[in-house]
Amino acid sequence: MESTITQKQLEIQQREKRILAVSRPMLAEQGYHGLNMDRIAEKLQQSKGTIYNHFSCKEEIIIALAIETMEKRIDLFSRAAMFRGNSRERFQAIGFAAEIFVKLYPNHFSVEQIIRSTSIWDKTSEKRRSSVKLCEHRCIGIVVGVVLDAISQGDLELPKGFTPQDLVFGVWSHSSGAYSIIATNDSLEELGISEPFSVVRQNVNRQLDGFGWKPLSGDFDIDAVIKRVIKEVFADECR
Amino acid sequence: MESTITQKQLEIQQREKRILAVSRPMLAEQGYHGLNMDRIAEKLQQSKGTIYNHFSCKEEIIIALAIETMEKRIDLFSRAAMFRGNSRERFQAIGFAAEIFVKLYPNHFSVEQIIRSTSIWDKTSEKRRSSVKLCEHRCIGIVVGVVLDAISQGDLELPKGFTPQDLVFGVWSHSSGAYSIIATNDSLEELGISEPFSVVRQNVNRQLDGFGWKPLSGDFDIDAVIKRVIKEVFADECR
DNA sequence: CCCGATTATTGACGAAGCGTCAATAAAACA
DNA sequence: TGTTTTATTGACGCTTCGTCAATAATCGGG
Repeated sequence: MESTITQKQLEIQQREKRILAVSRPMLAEQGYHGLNMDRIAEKLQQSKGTIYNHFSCKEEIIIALAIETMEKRIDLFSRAAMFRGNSRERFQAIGFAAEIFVKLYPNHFSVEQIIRSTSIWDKTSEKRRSSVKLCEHRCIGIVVGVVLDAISQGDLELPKGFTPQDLVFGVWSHSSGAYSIIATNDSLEELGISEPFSVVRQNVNRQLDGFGWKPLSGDFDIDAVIKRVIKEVFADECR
Repeated sequence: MESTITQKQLEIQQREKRILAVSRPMLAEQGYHGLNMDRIAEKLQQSKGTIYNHFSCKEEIIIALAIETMEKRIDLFSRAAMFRGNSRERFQAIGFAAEIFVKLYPNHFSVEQIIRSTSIWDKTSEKRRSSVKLCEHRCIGIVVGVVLDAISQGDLELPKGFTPQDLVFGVWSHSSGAYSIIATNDSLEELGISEPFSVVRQNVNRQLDGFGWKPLSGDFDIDAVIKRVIKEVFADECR
């Protein structure tokens, strides 16, 4: 009986995952108000009280969903950062990891927008809030690592007073802004953006070009690098 | 009696503004849940029903608040676009207008995040939704105009297949992403970002440099341009 | 294997807040 | 001044969150 975890404890652990599994599409399809505690309980054939044993409020479920995907992102990013190539190619790999992430979890950015709203954020637990921060820090840290490598390898020289963190903040806000818009804005076509992912990729690359991060995007075959990244790092994720 | 508008109609018009004026700080300080229809009615010494005569639901108030500030942004942007200087300087002026906008309405981006959430957006009226779109289109249109001027004046040449809209999408998502993070993320310091506005400015400039938009940011005195912009365009807004 | 102690589950209930609407008051008009 | 139209009111219904006392299941020691 004692494999360090009892039958009951296992059941409880699995239920936590089931709660999130049921909640995710509910939130994705119907938004904040569509995520309904009674309906979650009903779908799981458990009472509402039991759900509240796992999550002290609805907002805790939402932030837990965000944390799940942010952890997945750390995995994608760290694998990408290990891509064998020059610093700029490794950055490219991370950019591609971000694209995969968006395609795997198309509404992560909507979810993050929800939890970051004042009255929602305030209802979440300190514990999960710091989880979110930690995930973010680690993910940004991976990118900063590549930038630092670029500098030490002589591929990149930053302006005086401008830190690697500042650069990463730039690309981070750029891409998260773009993906948020893609996720929440239904009239991109009208704005004249037909291939948003390609546009983001090109814009970010130009941003790095602007800092003189070698090799510049005109000097290497980006598509070829992406093909290699797919084959060597994300074979599983790309069919 | 007939000055095309009766006393009563005037009173009703003014009340609409008062509703928004009371709601804005409520939403800013206490978020979505803190915006309370009963409390709005109480503060205005009117019944709830009267409030509902103006706005059919809470979400309509929120989107109306967003529209108010988006209209202000159009004003700031269009004035900036008229700045006398080369294309790159005019873009700089718009960037500075964006900074002023953020400082005037520090939580506009939080508000926009709220209205763009599925279950909130769905409750707003078609009328106001298209107002939002129109404001966005016009604002982006102003920036596109400057990019087009840059091209026709020979300051900028875009890569094949890359449109002015694509470039503007890049800087737009970049800056809105950054300002959203600034508005909702309390741990920027921890991430190593001490001067977020300056960092955004530099990152966006490098992005433009990446496209070869002349003059490059190293080849002209940005601070001097900003000083001129303050004096010639935004004297009122900057004290 | 049994029985008290601990832990988990339940669902009826209270509270909060949104939005409605029939009744009432005010304004417009003739 | 009387009639019609328009505006205001606030009690009420409804939904949904989150609680908690009662009940059931599990655990652990003898």
